[in-house]
This record gives sequence, structure tokens and C-alpha cells, in this order.
Amino acid sequence: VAQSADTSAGLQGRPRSEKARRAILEAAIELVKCDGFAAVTVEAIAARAGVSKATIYRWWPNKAAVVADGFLELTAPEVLFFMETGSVREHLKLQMHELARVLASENGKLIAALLAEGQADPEVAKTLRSHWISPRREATREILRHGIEHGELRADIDLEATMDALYGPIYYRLLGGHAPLDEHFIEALADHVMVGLNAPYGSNKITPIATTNRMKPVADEDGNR
Amino acid sequence: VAQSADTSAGLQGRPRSEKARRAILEAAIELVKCDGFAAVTVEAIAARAGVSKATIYRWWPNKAAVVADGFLELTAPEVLFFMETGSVREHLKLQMHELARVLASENGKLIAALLAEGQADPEVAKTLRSHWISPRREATREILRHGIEHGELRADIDLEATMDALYGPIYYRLLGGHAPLDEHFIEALADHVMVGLNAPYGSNKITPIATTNRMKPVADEDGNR
Amino acid sequence: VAQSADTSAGLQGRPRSEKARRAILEAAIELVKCDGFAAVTVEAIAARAGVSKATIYRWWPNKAAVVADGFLELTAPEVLFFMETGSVREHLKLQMHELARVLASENGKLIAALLAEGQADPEVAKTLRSHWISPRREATREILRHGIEHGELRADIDLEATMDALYGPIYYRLLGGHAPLDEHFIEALADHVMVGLNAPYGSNKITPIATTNRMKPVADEDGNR
Amino acid sequence: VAQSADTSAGLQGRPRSEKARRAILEAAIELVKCDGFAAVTVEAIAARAGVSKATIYRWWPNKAAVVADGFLELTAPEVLFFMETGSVREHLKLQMHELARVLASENGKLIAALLAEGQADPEVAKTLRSHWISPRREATREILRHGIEHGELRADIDLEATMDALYGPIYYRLLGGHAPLDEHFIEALADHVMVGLNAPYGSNKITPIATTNRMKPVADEDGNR
DNA sequence: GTGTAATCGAGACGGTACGTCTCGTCTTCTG
DNA sequence: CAGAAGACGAGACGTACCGTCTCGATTACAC
Repeated sequence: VAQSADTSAGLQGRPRSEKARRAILEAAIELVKCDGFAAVTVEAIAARAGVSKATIYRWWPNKAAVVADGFLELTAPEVLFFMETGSVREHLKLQMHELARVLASENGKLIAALLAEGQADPEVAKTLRSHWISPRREATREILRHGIEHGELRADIDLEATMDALYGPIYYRLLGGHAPLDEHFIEALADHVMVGLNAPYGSNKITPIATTNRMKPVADEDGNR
Repeated sequence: VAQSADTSAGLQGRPRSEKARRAILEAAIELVKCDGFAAVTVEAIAARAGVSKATIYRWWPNKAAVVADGFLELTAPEVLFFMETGSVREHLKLQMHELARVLASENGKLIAALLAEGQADPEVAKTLRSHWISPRREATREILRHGIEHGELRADIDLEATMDALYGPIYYRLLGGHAPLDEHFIEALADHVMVGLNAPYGSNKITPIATTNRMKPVADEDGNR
Repeated sequence: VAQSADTSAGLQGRPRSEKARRAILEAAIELVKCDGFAAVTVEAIAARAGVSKATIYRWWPNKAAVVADGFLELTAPEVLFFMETGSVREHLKLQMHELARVLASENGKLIAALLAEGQADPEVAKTLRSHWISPRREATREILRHGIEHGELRADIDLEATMDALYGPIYYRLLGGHAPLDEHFIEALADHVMVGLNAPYGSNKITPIATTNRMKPVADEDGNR
Repeated sequence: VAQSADTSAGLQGRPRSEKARRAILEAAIELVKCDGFAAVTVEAIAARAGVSKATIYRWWPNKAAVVADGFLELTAPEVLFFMETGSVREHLKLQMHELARVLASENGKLIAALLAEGQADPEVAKTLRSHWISPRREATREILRHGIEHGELRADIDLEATMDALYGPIYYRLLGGHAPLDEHFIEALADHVMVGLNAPYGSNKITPIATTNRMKPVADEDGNR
């Protein structure tokens, strides 16, 4: 979110203080976790970080950018990499569980706040997309491609829509708050959406999950893009 | 959202001005649509409505409540009533299209803003849930039940998770902004998630969906709000 | 300095709080007298007055205006009115002593600060001229006219230049700080400049002072405007 | 004003850059003349001089000191040397005209600003006194002494008060801004205060001033700074 | 009709945080 | 090692809204 923080930009002058930068990000995250995003002030961040307000505004345009950077740098969990050893379906399910676990934790409120802020601040939205949403989608996209190549998944699925089908409901519960983000939900959701990923009836490479999912793949219509 | 606005409370004194109330709600909605939720101030609403700030604060606790009320009263689209003529699946798909259409319109920004505000303001979240999300879920729930009863849908689905699977991805695209909310997406999504609703192969009441959809029209209606 | 503080302007709305106004002016003056003009902050004035910063900025454009108003309202000494009983010369001398006394007191620093601020802020300069300098000059102008009419003073003096000759040296010592503003100085100064006011030799209405001043009016050249 | 700028102090290391020093002073003066003292920043001076802020702060304690130094070095007009050819009175009058001319010029604003700053910053006040006010007073003092010695002026005048009487009104108009600093004013003023310098009527060495001024030319010169 | 009581407009108020600005110091690299 | 470049801590600036309050003027019901 910061203006790419090109530390080596000037080649001259006092270099940016890495200490101050970390102190700011840490203070921001701690305060958000403690008081909630809306209650956090740039002035409070500065005070807690032992830093001047001007130093914050020199590198970030506003509070949300600081928090976004802090979250991404300090607490954003790593993207799960696909292990060749498991089935694609199992891996996708695992990822859904993992996402739900993160969103149900303390960090969930933070992501929710950033998504919310993103509705008003395009810059925050962009950061969140490029550093949180997109990497995860890219990883999932690869897995889906892998599954398709190996015949584990139908070849005609719409990759983008599929990813929304997998993760969208989880974010929906996070933001809507109409129902809990628990493991039972993820199980039910995964069971539901996995069906749509089944390789067509008669495929010879069905993994365990495929059989688990009722064994009897439906032969319905499906679309992709 | 307003404190139930018990107009007849006092039995005495000047009654609440309905004109002012409408002017406020309309001004709020217009401003949000024009400038975005975050840029709207109570003072601006008051000015545009030709109303005193105190009058707003007398009836609503804050800006978000005004906007929420305004949205619900002035622009919240009606829940689709279930038509006897279509199949359950078709109806669900239709609802998904309708929701996407609304969220992709000008009102989508408004709902996104309210959902965002709801992350910080529980009252707004509650209002949105009880007046926007829940009625729609209730309607869908009924349809799903109907589909199950008539054998058009699997009997073992998790109703709540299913509704999240149907609508969650749509909200996800609205709020994430990572991909467009167009008809193509809804088609792909619907095709995907509908598979998970299939009655299991060999069910004795329902033929494979493709044919079923025409053979067994549901006879039910539903509405709310 | 305030925008004429037209309290009765609106005829509508909450009337301006006279209490707050006085608290602000008093706080400003106290702080200036305590810490000096340069060290005073609008925030400090607000804090001491128990008032919001916005309230100060609503009525005054800046710190100097507040202090100027406060000084003029709370501590500016009254203009000395001319008593018919004394001689014009005595009265002028009295006024010079009085001015020196004020400028040598605590208020002198205040006036010096305001005059200084006036160099950068035309509004302050204007206020000071219209509320401090001009009234005193006007009073003196009347006295000089009186003296001329009664033959106590020469008729061909330049009134404006005369007033500068009377008071300018006093302000000069105040601001230059090169010599003390004591009574001895005023005596010497008055003796010096009074000579130039003498009615021409032979005037039949010389007051005691005129005789004191060496009795022998010089017959030199003089100009006026 | 600078901390004696002992260029030769170190005996070792890179000597102070005279170029930078001049650039700073010139930039300061230009900026003050262009934007006014209050609007000038140390950063702006540094930028315009192509110099680092630290270099300025290494040699001057603050902005006012830089401007004061710049003024004294670059624009302070020379003290008028006393010409043997004129009378003391004429010379004094000439000096008054000259002072008024300078103060009415662009430099007048600068001197006014420095006098103003001197009210808050004793260091500036001291510099101004020692480099601007005092040398001129010293020169005038000599002239007055000369005039007394030669019987052109009264012997019982208070030298200090006299100088305030001569120049104070000029500074007063400069700072008060209540009337213009034009030649007419100086003429009137000089005529007025010169009367107080007259040797008493009947003095045995001097004829009435009007004639004296040509009869007894002073033989003296004076300079300073 | 005449109270009585609540609403309305206008707008001042105490607060709080904003984002900007300048100060004077410091830290690093370059010439 | 002086100097440029420029980041830094400090803290005041003036602005913008917040949500509350005080007014006087305006309704409409109750008597």
C-alpha cells in the first residue's frame, strides 16, 4: 500500500528507518486487534510506535493502508502449496478449512475490516486483491488445472467461477455474520461444491474424495468460461 | 433502525413530520449514490433535506442507520415470489440472476457500503441481516424445502450451507471486486452449485434433473417482508 | 478583529455564548502575559478557556486576532479626555507620560507583540490602528486643535506630523529597546518637542508651560500640511 | 548573528564554503523581499540556495538570524558620512530624509520584519541594535556633539532623547502604518523637532538658525560600521 | 379559542482526529 | 570531513464532522 517503499530510491540522504517502519506496522496491528479497526487512530498508532505522525503520512496515505501493510507483512498466513501426494479434492477442502480457520480467528475481523474499507478506498481494495485474494486464487487455479490435467476434475469447469464457489461462501459468512464459520459448515459446503468438480461419470481416475462424495456422479449440465 | 419511531407515542404535542422523514431518507440515499457512503456526512444530509441536524439525530442514532433505513424503505427490491410454473432449480437460478443484477446496479454499491459499515457497527449489521439477508434466505429456505419434499433436490443437503453456496459467491465478487458480476458468471456458478443439489442417482421419485426440471413443476409460493 | 461579532446577526439558532467569548479572551491575555506572545498556542488558549478550538476559529481568524481583541477589551487603558482646566501643553505631556507608563508596564510587551504581528498580518495591523492608535490620535488631534484655537499653540503646525513627533519616540524606544522608557526620557522628550508647538512670540495667551519652555519662542521656519 | 562564524577555527578539515554562505544569505533576502518574512521557511532558503538545511543550522541558530545577517551584509545602506559643507541641521534633516527613503523602500519591510521578530527573539533584537540602530545613533551623536560644540545647537539637550525625537517618528510611521512615510512628512517633522535644537535666543555665538546654517559650516566627518 | 407539549429550523458548542506544515536534529552517502 | 539529501520526533496548525445543546417559531391535539 505504501508507495512501493522504494527504500533505495534516493541513493542519497538518510535512508528510511526500518525500525520505525516495523514499529508502526506492529503498533497498527496490535491496536486493531485490541480495539478494532474503526477505533484505531493514526495518532494512536504514532504514539504507540513512538513515532511522529508525519513519518506515518510520509509512507502511507491513511490508516487503512498502514493496517493493510501490517496485516500482510506480519500476520497474513502463507499460501498453502499443493502437495503432489494428496488428492486435489482433499487439498481444496484443506484450503477451505484453513481459510475458515483464519477468518474465524482474530485475523478474520481484520480482513473483514480491510474488505470493508476497500469498499470506500480503492487503494486498499487493490492491495487486498493483489496481496491476499489474488495469490490464493492463483494457487487454487494451479491446483484446479492440475486436477483437470490428471483427470481428477471435470475439464469443462469455469476456473474463476469455481474459485468463487469454493471461497465465496466462506467470506459471505464472515461478512454477513448470519451463520457461524465452523468446521461443520466447511464440511457441508465442501461436500456440496465438490460435486460440481467431479470428473464425468466413467472417469477412471477418481480419487478417494470423489468416491466419498456419494460415488455416483450426477450427469447434469455444467458451464464454464 | 430508528427507535421504532413510535409516532403516536406522545398523544400530545406536535406530531413527527412525515415530510422531514422522507426528505432525510431520500437525501441520504441520493448522496450515497452520488458520492459514496464514506463521503456522506450527516450535515450534508441535513442540508440537502432542508432539515436540522438535530432532527436527524432525534430519530436515528447515526449516519449508517439513516442510510440503512433509506435503503430498506426506498430501494430494497422485493424478494422474488416463487412462481408455480417453474422448477425449483430454475427458480433458484433466477434468484441468483436477480441478486446479481441488483448488486451490479447502483444499489450494489449501497449494499456493499452497508455490509462494510456493518463490520464496524453491529446495529447496521443487524438491520441488514434482519431486513435484507434473512428475508431472502427464508424465502430460499422454503424453496429448498419444497424441492426436497418433492424429490427434486437431495434430502441430505445442509440448507444453510446451501444458501451460502448459492449466494455467497455473488457477494464475494461484489465485495472482492476481483471479477465481474455478470450473467456469464451467474450461469457458470449456478451450473456448478446446482449439481450439488441433485437428488441422488436412482432416487425413486425424480428422474435425472435435466428431465425432472420440466416434469415436476413445484406448486408453491413464497414471499416476505 | 472578530468578524464584528454580530451576535444578533442570525436572529435564529443558538446564540453565541458570551461566557465562552470572555473565557477565550481572558485565557489568551493571561497566557500572553505569562508566557509571551510567541509561546502562546491557540490550543493552549482553548484548553485554558475550557473551550473547543473550533469555537475560537469560528470567531477569530488566528491567535493574533484573539490576543488583539482580548487586549483591547480587557486591558487597553481608556483614552485620556482633555480637561478644560489644564493647559494644552500640560495635558499633552501628561498623555506622553501616561503612554510611556503603559508601554513600560506588562502591557507594553503585549502591544509590542501586536505591533510586531501587525507587520505580517494586515488584519492585526488594522485592528491595532483602528482601536488603539487612531482613537488616541483623534483625542490628541482635538487637543491640538483646541490649543491652536485658543492661541496656545502655533496655528501652522502639521497635526499629523506633530502627533508622530509626540508619540513616535516613545514607541521607538519600546520597540528598539536601545534605551529605557523612563520618566526622565519623557521629560526630556516633551521639553524638546513642545518647543516646536509654541505659539509665535508675542502671542498673548501663553499658558504656564509655554513660559516654562524658556519663555523665548524661537522664530524659525516651520511647515505643516 | 551567526556564532561568530569562526571560519579559521578548525585549522583542519574542509574549510567553510564561502559560496554556500553567500548563497544562503542571498536566498534568504530574496525570499523575504518576495514573500515576506513570515512566509519564508528555512527549507525554502535551503532549496533556493541549493544548500542543505543542516548547513544553515550549522552556522545560524534560526531563520531570523539568517535574514538579519543577510540584511546587514547585503542591503544595509551605509551610514551617511558627514559632509563638511553643510550645517549640522541640514545634515540631520538629510539623514532623516535618507532614513525615510530607505524605510519606505523594499528594505523597509525587511527592517520592520526584523524589528518585529526582535520583539520575540532577543538575539535578533540585539543584532539589529548593534548593527543597525547603534551605528546610526553613534554617528548622529557625534554630529549633535559637534553642533553643540560649535554653538549651532543648544548645549542642554538630552542627546539620547534628541535622537529618539529625530528618528522615532519615522519608525513609528513605518511600523504603525497610520500615515505615509513621504518627504512631506519628513519636512514637517524636521521643521518641528529642529526648533527644539535651537540654541537659545540671544546666544552669543550663533545667529538665528536660518542664517547660521550657512555661516558656520561644521568641519567634521563621521562614519561607522 | 387557548393552553400545552412536542417538533422543527438554525446554528453554536465541546470534542476528537484529521492530514499538513515547519522546526531543528539525525544519519547516510558523495565529492 | 564538509556538505547534499532527506528521514526523523515533536508538536501546532486550521479544518471537518461528530453528536449535543439552546434558541425562537411552528404545529396539532386537548381542554
